[in-house]
Amino acid sequence: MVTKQIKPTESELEILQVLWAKQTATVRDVHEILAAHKDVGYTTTLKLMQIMHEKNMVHRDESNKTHIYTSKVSKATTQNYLVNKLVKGLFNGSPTELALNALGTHKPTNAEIEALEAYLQQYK
Amino acid sequence: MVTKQIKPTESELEILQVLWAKQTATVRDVHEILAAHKDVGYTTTLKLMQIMHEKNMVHRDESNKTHIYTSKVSKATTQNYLVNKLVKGLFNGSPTELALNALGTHKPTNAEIEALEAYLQQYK
DNA sequence: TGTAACAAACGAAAATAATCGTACTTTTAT
DNA sequence: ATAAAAGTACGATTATTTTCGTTTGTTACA
Repeated sequence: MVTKQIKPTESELEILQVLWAKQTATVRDVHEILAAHKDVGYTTTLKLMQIMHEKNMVHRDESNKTHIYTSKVSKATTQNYLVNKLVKGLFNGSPTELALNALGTHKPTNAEIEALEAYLQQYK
Repeated sequence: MVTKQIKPTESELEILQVLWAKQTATVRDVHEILAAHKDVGYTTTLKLMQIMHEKNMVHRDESNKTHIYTSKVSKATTQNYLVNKLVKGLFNGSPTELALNALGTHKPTNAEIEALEAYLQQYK
């Protein structure tokens, strides 16, 4: 099997964000961060994380009463997956089209300019 | 009200694709294109398009028996919306990060290179 | 003119996602 | 030692999305 692709739901993605940022987190950790932004109950977050565990999206250390979660899907993989989906679906399959759209009128920092130039350099 | 943002679902997006491409289409038109890729019944597509009409996402010309649909949300708007969501959600709010990721190892065409250079030129 | 093909409307079911209350267990602090 | 606090498990409910069968009307044509 070709490594089943994960398709996180909206809520799962929010939780993954936290796990990626903190590396490791308890349900309470995650919940407190989410609750700062939106109105949601603790058991909702708990349940979602339990489901994610069932789905094998996260690892759970159960050696202590308070379980400790870690993401099993990397941020990079998820980014690539979602970027690809968007490219295929809405940008005629052209990554550059998406890139240009994303850049839009946004003013890049110097570091960003350099990164883009480095990219272009490869193809000159 | 600040122009309620449309949040097309996965299926709605597929339909919008077709409408954007063909400009104008009947349910059958849309359905035939979708059915080429996935297994779905005609009435499913019909219902979805009816719902989209209720939601005011599409315009429907009912002057003939066979209705003719047109998208009311522009592709550009939807692209921007989804790109933004992705940027905020997964790329630290940095459009450039998303752009670089999208570009990845993809080999750009000359036109694409020029477009990127034109973009950079603005900030030199 | 009758019947097959085609279209829309509609309702309801199935599938998926999100929410939370309640029960039970373990830990902590009085 | 007991009570409050903090955790997990679990079931049920609600909301949303997707699916499609059935009915009804209209058109094409044999």
